[in-house]
Amino acid sequence: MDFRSFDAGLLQSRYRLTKQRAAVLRALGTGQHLSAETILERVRNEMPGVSLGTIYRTCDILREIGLVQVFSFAGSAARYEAAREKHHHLLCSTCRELTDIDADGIGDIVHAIAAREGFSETAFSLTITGRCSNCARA
Amino acid sequence: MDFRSFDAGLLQSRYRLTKQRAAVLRALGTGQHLSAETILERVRNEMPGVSLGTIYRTCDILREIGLVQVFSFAGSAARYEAAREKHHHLLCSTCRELTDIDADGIGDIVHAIAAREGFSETAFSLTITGRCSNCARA
DNA sequence: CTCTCTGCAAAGCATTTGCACATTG
DNA sequence: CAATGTGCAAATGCTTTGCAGAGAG
Repeated sequence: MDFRSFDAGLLQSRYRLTKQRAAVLRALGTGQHLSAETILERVRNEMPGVSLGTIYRTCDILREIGLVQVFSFAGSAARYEAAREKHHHLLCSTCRELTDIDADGIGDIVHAIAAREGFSETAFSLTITGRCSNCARA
Repeated sequence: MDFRSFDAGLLQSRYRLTKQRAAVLRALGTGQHLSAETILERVRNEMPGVSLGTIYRTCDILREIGLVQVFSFAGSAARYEAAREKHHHLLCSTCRELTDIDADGIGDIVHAIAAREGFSETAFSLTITGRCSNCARA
């Protein structure tokens, strides 16, 4: 994870680079699919007293800037992660487990689509829905 | 939209095909990106007295069976739509507008990935995040 | 007839927000 | 120092759930 580019992203934006925001960025480097609560725990390890509201506010800013991707599922807490190029999922509709996968080869197609639509792409994500091998067995 | 296959999907499952569920299926044929509230309105046009709880319960069943796809965004209501093969989005990180796009050509890659992972695929969706032409201009 | 579904209304929780104070650039 | 960001706690609103009666198969 390249934190300098993270910080740079914030600095280039209209937002300030505060201690709390830097800590959130660092926390996002420690795992994937993190809930706001989990991020809070990790941030508080190095900076007690940070509030959950700040985590949400920061994550939303990072999402807006394009540094973070958010995955929301009705009825459960949203998951945040640092935007990575290869970032795709299998989602089991039975047990709701989320598994990371590689999806090399679609990048070119995606860039072409974005260009065609006049859309300034910062990331893309592919989600394949169905039943995982475990649930299919049942 | 093929309602017979919708109904058949329910009948094949362990769930009963009730008036309310059929009405939800029909409502889902009338538009895209529908919130639970919108589905409720449309269902009530033909069947007053249906409750919002039933809409949620039904949509979750349909999601589990694979007839419906759900798009959730933190802080706002989930959007439901009938599962279609071509069902992909541009998501603007500034104004949060969701635009449908075609993404022909990734289907084969997706099938190959699912097969490789032993995953029983029912649908897939591609979301490209960035800034729409409107927001990029600002 | 039995098991499942529905409406209602209340509960649960993730997320947002207002405000006074602290911090950044 | 002027503008933004933060902590706290309360408010918001989407979604879920318990229950008693209704309906499907």
